[in-house]
Amino acid sequence: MTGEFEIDGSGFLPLREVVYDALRKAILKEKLKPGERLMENTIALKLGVSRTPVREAIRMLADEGLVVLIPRRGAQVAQISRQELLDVLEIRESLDGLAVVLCCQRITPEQEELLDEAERAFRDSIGKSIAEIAEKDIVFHDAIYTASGNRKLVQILNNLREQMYRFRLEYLKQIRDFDEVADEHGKITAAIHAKDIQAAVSCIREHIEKQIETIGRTLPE
Amino acid sequence: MTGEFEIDGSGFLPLREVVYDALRKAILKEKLKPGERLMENTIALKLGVSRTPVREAIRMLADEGLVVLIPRRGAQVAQISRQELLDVLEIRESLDGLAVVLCCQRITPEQEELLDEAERAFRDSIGKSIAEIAEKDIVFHDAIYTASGNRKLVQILNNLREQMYRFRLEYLKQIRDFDEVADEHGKITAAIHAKDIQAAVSCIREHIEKQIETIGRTLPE
DNA sequence: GATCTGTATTTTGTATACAATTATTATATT
DNA sequence: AATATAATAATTGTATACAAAATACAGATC
Repeated sequence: MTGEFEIDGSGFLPLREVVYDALRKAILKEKLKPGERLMENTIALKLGVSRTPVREAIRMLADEGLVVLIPRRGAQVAQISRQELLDVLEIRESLDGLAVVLCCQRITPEQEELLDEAERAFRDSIGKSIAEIAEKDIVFHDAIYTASGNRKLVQILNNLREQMYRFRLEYLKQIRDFDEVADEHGKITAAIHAKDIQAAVSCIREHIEKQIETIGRTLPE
Repeated sequence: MTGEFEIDGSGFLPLREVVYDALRKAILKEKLKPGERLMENTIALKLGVSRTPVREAIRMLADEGLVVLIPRRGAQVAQISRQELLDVLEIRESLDGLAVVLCCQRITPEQEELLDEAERAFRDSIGKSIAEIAEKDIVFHDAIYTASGNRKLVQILNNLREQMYRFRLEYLKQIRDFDEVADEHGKITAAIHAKDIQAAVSCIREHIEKQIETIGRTLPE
């Protein structure tokens, strides 16, 4: 092993990743609006790449649920309905429940520390930007997911979160009292430390149900 | 609207679908063994198509979890470990539970009939080929999933089933008494008809837990 | 005037060609 | 003989070209 220059490092992402990021951001920021068609050629020209990586990026987005593919007709930005969002939350309530159960049974001391850290970080983020609060919230929940010791579960829950992403900022803006959310996080954390499965499950379910309520108010069909 | 002839119907599948089916079957039948590399060129030549549809098919299989993608090094048949399988079953136990809860709350009379039909069909399949039993089992569980009224849930559960597919036949061969399985299906069905959520959930969880046990015995790490 | 049909255009599906990276082999050096 | 290095081959990533299908539009027919 000679010099090991990090030639690549942060630098060379595959083009498909670059295109993916660009499209994803555009969709999340609603620069590409739901229902809008994504034409390979147009996007390729706009980004200065060929159609191939664009195609692959679009398919990645389709897996994530951000775009829908119509055979022989291309792709368009997914029109996520209120119903779909509620469906996702219904599943999250169940799987977040599973996650805390497993978490109580399997969490390691190091993971308990990470969880505490994440909980504090969320509390500290209150008052800062919505984006920052959102990020810390993700970290907190991710700490629980990871501590469940079930990799597939982590993957599914992350995917479900991604599908809600577009509405997340909107949703967070609706929340009046973030301290209340932080308290919920605190209760969940405490229950996990105490290995109190019952308490942990009911706390997390309540946590999600509040989200369902808020969504219900925010997005009237 | 004139005649509505189903001209297409069975006919023209996109090549990527053809390749996908071919590879999928090969993996499930273990003609392509876990760990084996999938080289685009080789497959393309073998199937008489170009690399483009092969690439897309491989990526579809990656979504399904049947192959893993290694950047700049191609794909290989996924090596599903005992742990992964148990992880999947852990999630299924939770989500099948959610499915029957929702099913009790939302099932329509027509769906109740379909459920009964599926339950009978499974019972009738006992003694026939393992493949047939497997198929009827899928139909039964699918009837429950569909009746949950949560599309995303149906999609996730189908995906989880697909990930177990390779082990399914092996697993079914282990089962001594299919009548017992049929009885479990019967209890679940009855609980759903009675809208007895508690009974339905405990029946389905027990049903899955038996699978976990069997897998535990079948695949010793 | 409405509808059908044929043509032109756009767009996706597929094939192929080229570039960049990784794996392999052979050679040289110690 | 073992290791390092250089040359070569194999393989993925990307671009481009061509084919087939879908769409849009214009003109013809009733």
